[in-house]
Amino acid sequence: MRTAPMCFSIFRVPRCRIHTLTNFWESFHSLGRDYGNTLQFRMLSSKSSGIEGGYSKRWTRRPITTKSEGNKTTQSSKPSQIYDESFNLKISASNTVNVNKTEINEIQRTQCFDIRQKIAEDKELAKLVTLIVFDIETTGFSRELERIIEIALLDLHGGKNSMFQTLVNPDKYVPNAHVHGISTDMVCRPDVPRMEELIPILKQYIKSREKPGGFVVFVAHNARSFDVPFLAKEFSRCCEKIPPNWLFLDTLPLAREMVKSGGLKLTSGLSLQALREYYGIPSTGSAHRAMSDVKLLSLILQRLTFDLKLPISGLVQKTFAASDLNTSKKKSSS
DNA sequence: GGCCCTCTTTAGGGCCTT
Repeated sequence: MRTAPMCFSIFRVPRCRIHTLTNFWESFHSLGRDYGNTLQFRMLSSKSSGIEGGYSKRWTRRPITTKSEGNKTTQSSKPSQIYDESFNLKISASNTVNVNKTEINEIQRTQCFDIRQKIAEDKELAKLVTLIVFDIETTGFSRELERIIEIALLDLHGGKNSMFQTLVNPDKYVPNAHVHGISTDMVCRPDVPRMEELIPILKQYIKSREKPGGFVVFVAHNARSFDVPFLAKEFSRCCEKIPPNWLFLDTLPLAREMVKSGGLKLTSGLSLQALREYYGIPSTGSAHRAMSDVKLLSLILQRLTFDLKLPISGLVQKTFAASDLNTSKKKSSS
């Protein structure tokens, strides 16, 4: 009998210990100095007594009561509430009715820009950042024609439930199983959630990892050109919006920056695997499976940020919002 | 598709993502 391939489980999260974000970031970078050829990812996904927190005041992760069992999904809160509450938006109902979609995108874009500006001016705000490395597997490269079939996330603060991964039912044939090993039979099943079922769960999971009033930085390799537009397209198909307190960081430009500064001498390109080989990170798990790539990118991120001497505030300065992509698309097509 | 580089910008090729 085959078991359901859905891998995530979300339970009540215990009160977190108090650590400063500085401590977290120093610990994060110390891995880059110390790990050598040994994977020490366990420290990143440590128990609640490990690397955790980064907040100036005591807080408690909000419990998640959402459960997903096969194709049965229940939620403890309305998805429509998540959008506004996550960013403490104070836009009245009448305002949202009166502005058109372009104006809403502009408001979101401006707010994200303001966040990055404010962090540049006030480093204390960097303590409100939740860093999450993520990766998606898809049925192909075209976000118009293809679908997401796997999502994996890792909250770098660690603690319980710091990992989230699930297969996604694309409702279509998977032509590239030879790439990631995910076949049509594995995902086109009634017990594998579709995106429309998964998005509210995903939002709630992210909300449980946020600091109160804070924001989330999602990190992926080639995020600007692939992962984020793909994710945004899936949200759009489901008539969902990416919360405005979600920012995105692409590690590909960071690698280019390292090459440009002479700190990275790569002859085999800037792919995830090329960076893995350069940094001497052992190959573990299946390449092109979402969580394996997430764990690998976590290690590469710590090396890149350490080598570039990037504090979190500097990292946030390099982020972009999903609405930024819409803006650039308009510009290029006009 | 977006970004970067160059034998460039009035362009095109290559890389990166699955």
